[in-house]
Amino acid sequence: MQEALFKNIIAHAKEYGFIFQSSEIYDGLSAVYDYGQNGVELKENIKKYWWDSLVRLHDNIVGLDSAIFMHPKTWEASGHVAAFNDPLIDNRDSKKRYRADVLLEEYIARLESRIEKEVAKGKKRFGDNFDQDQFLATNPNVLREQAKIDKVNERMFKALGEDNLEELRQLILDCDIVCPVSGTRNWTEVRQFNLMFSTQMGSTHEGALQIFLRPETAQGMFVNFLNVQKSGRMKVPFGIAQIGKAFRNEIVARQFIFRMREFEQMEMQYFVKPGEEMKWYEYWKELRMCWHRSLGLGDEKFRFKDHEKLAHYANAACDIEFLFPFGFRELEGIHSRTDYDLARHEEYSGRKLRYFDPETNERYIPYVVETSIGLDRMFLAVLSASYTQEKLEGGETRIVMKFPPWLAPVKLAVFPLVNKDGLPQIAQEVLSKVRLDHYCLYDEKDSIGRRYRRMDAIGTPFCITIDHQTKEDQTVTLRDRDTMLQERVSIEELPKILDNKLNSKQWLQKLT
RNA sequence: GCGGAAGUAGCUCAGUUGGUAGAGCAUCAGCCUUCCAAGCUGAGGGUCGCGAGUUCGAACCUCGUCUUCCGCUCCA
Repeated sequence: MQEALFKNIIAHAKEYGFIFQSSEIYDGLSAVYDYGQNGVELKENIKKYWWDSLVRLHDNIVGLDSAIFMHPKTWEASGHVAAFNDPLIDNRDSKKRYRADVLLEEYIARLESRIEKEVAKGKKRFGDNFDQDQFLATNPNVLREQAKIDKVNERMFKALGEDNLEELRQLILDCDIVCPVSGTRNWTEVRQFNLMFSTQMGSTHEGALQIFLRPETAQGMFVNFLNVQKSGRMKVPFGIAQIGKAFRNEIVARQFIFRMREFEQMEMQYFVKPGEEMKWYEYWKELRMCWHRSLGLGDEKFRFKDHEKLAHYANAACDIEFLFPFGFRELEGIHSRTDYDLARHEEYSGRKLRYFDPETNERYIPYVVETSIGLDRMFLAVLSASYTQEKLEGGETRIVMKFPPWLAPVKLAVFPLVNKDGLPQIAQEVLSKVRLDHYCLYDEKDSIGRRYRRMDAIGTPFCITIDHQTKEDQTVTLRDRDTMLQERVSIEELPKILDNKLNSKQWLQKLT
């Protein structure tokens, strides 16, 4: 039932120019999608609504557009290089993930501690006559453990050197290593995770520098923290907002545009005084939820979910989840990132990233509260919540995209009722009065009913029809997408009426 | 990554034991039309996902590959 609905939404998105698969004529590229003529408008409108709600409504939040390419050290400082270039193994029962080499090293450490115990026993037994070297070389228990250690070390370094992941797994099995959490040996394959895309900068092969496509936009804001703070005379607390592409080489990327390899993030990093981060964390949790609910997609479709295990950089974190056709999934994350990122960048760059607080005369590394939303996921949320199949009197089905008016790709369509009697000319005149304020379409092809349905399918909130009465009293009909009802309005008043109906101001003002 | 299913026109699909592709809708042109899709006439559009093999001959059989969907897995 839900799957069928999701399939319909995907088909509709393609048929009406919202989403196309990338490089479709070459059979497509897995988990990469393009936004079509209506998709790009919707996406831009979502961006604008987000941007306005943060940058325009807050004196202390400013924008940024940092480059996708960043100095490779950025990703060492952020922890991405370390986290994503290791051989990892999962325990199927506890769902915990470990570095394969760390599991083996811990095993070796346990063997070494056994030897130490033997040595302690020996000391106790022989007292002053104890010869440690002699003991280590002759005690059968010690020799047995030492042989194991040497064997494991040898195999491990050989396997790591050759990138032999199967051998690493076999070694873990041979050593009878169990998961510290579940206590079982139910291990997956060992896999080399390399979630960052890389390329070379510099045209000659020898001098080329390996650089990464950013896996998140956040680091661009952290490394520019002082630039923005000083040039903008910002005082803590303040925020930096950014919209931009990020790239992750996901092992499995599926569910349409929910998880893509190239995706767009809308992130805001809020720099606060240490100790005040929980207050701001709660503040942003609430405000971001208000933003989502202001779209009118249905309050029950949004919920909070606290993170059970926190990432290395966070001291509090939660998600705002949305009820997609395939269930509740993460849409936005709100994280209290402490001073982890700025402190690490201080360490790796050797530059001070401190804020001088003029009120207390203190110099400190601010704490960061982050709001991070997947733009493509937001798009999918809006798309799937707006997709409506309506049964009309007479048994027909109408497919309507009930977008919030200010997000709709096309705001207004202008039709002459019939394609004669000078009506098309009047329609063009009306169109010219409003087309610079709103994205409008003109259509004179086919019956008026069919034209209305075409607009329903792409979610156009309003349609204006010029009929014979227009010639007499300068009025047109304004047809509402959701109710299908019409009212007669004068051409003169049209711009004002449309502005009221289509503007997001009234919604944004509630978000202060 | 593993298992299952699918891929023929823009969309939904048909295609008889292998004999060089069809329908409806959509699109375009023209006609007709006083407000909630499918009136009339005509036109365009497909090397049947891609590649190889078997065959006199492949949309159909075999293998490979790509993509999508479903389940498991994964998602710092």
